[in-house]
Amino acid sequence: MGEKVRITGYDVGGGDDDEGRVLEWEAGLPNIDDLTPLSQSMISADFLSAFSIRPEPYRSLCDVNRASQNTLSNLRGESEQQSVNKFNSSKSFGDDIGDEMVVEDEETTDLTRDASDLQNLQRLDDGGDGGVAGEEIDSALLADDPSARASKRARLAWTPQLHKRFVDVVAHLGVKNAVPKTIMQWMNVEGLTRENVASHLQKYRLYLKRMHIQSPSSTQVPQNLHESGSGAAHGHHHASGAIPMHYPPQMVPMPYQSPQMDPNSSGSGGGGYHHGFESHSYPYNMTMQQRDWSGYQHRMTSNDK
DNA sequence: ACTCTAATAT
DNA sequence: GATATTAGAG
Repeated sequence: MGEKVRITGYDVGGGDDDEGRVLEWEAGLPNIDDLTPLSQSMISADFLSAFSIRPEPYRSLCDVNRASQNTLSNLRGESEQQSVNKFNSSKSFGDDIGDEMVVEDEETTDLTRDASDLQNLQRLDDGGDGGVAGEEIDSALLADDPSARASKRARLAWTPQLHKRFVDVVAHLGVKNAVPKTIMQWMNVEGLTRENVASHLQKYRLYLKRMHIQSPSSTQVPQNLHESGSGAAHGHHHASGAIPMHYPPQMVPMPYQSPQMDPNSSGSGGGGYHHGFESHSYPYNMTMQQRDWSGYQHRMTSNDK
């Protein structure tokens, strides 16, 4: 914990030619003592109050270290994928999506956990900001003792943001490719498991089924097809039926060392997320507030009459 | 090894 | 009620 964060401790496949320049650049960096510790707020207290800004949650040095490691991991991952990512320039996907994972905290409810919303935010969209990722989910997993691993994950809460992302991905993939594993990969949400997605997908499909069975005429089918932001960009479906979304799946963003799935073991089949151009386009593109689509259950269980 | 569906458990 | 987990078949 006492060790300093080494930003320069890795190389991005750099050539030996750049060595000198890197050293030069490194030499020009401010001394470690000149820098404001990341664990310390950069905004003064009165400034915060003047603008009624909530102070950032306290972060221990441990948190900071972990965050920077995540950043490095992300950077590394990106560099490995640059060949695939050439069209990744804009983040049209994550524009307004605050990826949020809320976890039911059971007994271990402590931390700086007031009722505020923006606590465990996880943004893997742009690995650029190196933001402090939500470290709450894994607290159980990589808890101090690595041997206490493999315990049960915290229950996943499908926040509207998360659901939005799910829907977007499903819409993009199209019916044919929208299977749990693929969806999970494209969502690229730290800590999200295939089971999580599968379970959610199952429910989502039931919802869609209901929407289709009901005669498209009457009924209160939310026809609001205007989507805020990137969402339901449909207009004209290509032959693929999948809505365009340049957002390649990021293999192993490695949030925390996920016990399963390491890039090597993906073996023969490997990634396997080719881009099949087919499938139909479903009205996957609906803006759904939780109510809009959780309401289907009532209709469902209580016999549509 | 994954997916799907339904049923059941937490 | 929302998610997770399991079973059983494909």
